[in-house]
Amino acid sequence: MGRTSDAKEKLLAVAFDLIHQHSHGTVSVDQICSLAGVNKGSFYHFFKTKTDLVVAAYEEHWRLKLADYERIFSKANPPLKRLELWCNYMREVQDKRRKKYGRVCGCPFASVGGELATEDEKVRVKTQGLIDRHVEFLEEAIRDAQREGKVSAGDATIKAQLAHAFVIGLLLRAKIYNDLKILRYAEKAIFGIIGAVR
Amino acid sequence: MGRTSDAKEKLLAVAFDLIHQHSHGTVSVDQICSLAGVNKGSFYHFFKTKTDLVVAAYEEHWRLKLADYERIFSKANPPLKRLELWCNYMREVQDKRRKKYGRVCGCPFASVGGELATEDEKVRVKTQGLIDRHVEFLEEAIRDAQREGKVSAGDATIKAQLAHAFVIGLLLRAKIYNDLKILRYAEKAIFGIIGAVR
DNA sequence: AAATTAGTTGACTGGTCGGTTAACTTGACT
DNA sequence: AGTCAAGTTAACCGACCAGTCAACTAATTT
Repeated sequence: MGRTSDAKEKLLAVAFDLIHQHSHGTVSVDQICSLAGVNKGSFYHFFKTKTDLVVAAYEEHWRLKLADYERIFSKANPPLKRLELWCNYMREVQDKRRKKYGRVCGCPFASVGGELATEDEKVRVKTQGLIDRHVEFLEEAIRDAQREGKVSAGDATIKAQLAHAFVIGLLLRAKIYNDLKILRYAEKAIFGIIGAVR
Repeated sequence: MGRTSDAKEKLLAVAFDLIHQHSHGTVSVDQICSLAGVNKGSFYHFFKTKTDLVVAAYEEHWRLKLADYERIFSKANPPLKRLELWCNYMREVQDKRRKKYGRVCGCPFASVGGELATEDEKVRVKTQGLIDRHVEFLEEAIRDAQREGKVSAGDATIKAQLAHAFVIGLLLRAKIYNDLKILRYAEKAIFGIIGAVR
C-alpha cells in the first residue's frame, strides 16, 4: 500500500559510488541526495542516519557481487584455479573502476573500514563481517587445495586471512600510487603466502 | 628575532596523534588547537591550511622514526635478520599504541593516504613519498639477502613493494578487527612473498 | 469514494567547519 | 633603551554539516 519508489535503491547506489570515489568524510548527505535526485526529507524517510545508509549501501554492494564470487569460487573449478580467477577478476574490476572514476580507488570495503574503524562501531562491524565473507571463499579454496596436496599443511583460516590482508594492502597501495601495475604480481605472491606447491 | 614558541611542535605532535587515533575527516582544526593549547590564529600563523599541517605532521613523524629504521636495517645485521627485527619492531610499536589509544589504529601513513588519496593530492604525494622511503630499506635488505643466496632471484624492488603492501594490509586488517594477533604471522608470510630460502 | 499508508517536498535548525582579521604582547637584537 | 619581527589573542565570517518537520501527494485497500 501507499505509493512506491526507487529512491532508496538510487540512494544506495549513489552513496556507494560517491564514498568509494571520494571518502566518507568528504561526501555529505546533501551531495548524495542531489546526485540521486532525492530530497533530504526522503533520505531520512528511508534511513535513520548517514551511518545506516553507509552500512546498507555496502551490504547491498556485496549482495550484487555475490554471484560473481560464487561463480569464481565454484567447486567446479580446481582450487588454485579459483585463486587465479579471483586475481584476474580483481584486476578487471579495478580497471573498470579506474576508467569509470578516472583514478584508482582501491577496495571499497577496506577504504571505508579503515577510515571509520576507530570512529563508527556500526561501520567497523559491518566491514569486518563483509571481509569475513570474502575470506570464507578463500579459506574453502585453500582447504580444497590442501586436500589435493597443492598447498602445504597449516591453518587454512590463517592462510586465507593473510592472503586477503595482502590483497587489501595491494589495493591500498594501488590507490595511494594511483597505479594498478602492482596487481600483476598478486597471484604469485598469494601462492607464496599460502604455500602453494604446484 | 621576535619571540620564540613551541606551538608549532605541539601542533605537529597533537595533529599526528589525533588523526592517527581518529581520522582526517573527523578531526577538526579547532580540536587540534584546543588539545595543543594553541589559539586558532596561531595555528594559521604557522600553517597555511589544514593540509599543510597534516603533511608537516607526517613528515615530522617519519623524521622521528628514522633512527629506529637505521638501527634495524643497519648493514651490521644479516639481511633476513633485519626483516625479522622490523616485524618485531612493528608489533612493539602497534602494541604500545594500542595501550596508548585504547585500540588498534594501524599504519598512520597508510590510513591518511587511503583516506585522502583521491581527495588531496598534496597528502597523496607525501604519503607516497614516505612509503617509498620505507620500501627502500626493505629493498636494500632483500638485495643483500639475494647476494648471500638467502632470497630467490627476481626484481628486489617489486619484492620490497609487495612485502610492504602486505604489511600495510595486515595493519589495516588489524585496525578493522581491532586485533593485533594476525601480526604474529607477518615474518613467515613476508619470507614467502620475497622467496626467502633460509 | 473514503480511508489509510507510503513516499515527497523544501524550508528550517543549531552547531561546526576551515579560515580570516586586526589589535596586541613578547623577546631578541642593535 | 628602543626597535621591530615573531608570536598571540579572541572575536568573527560565510559555508556547510547532519538531521527535523509539517504540510502535501499519490497509490492501494476497503
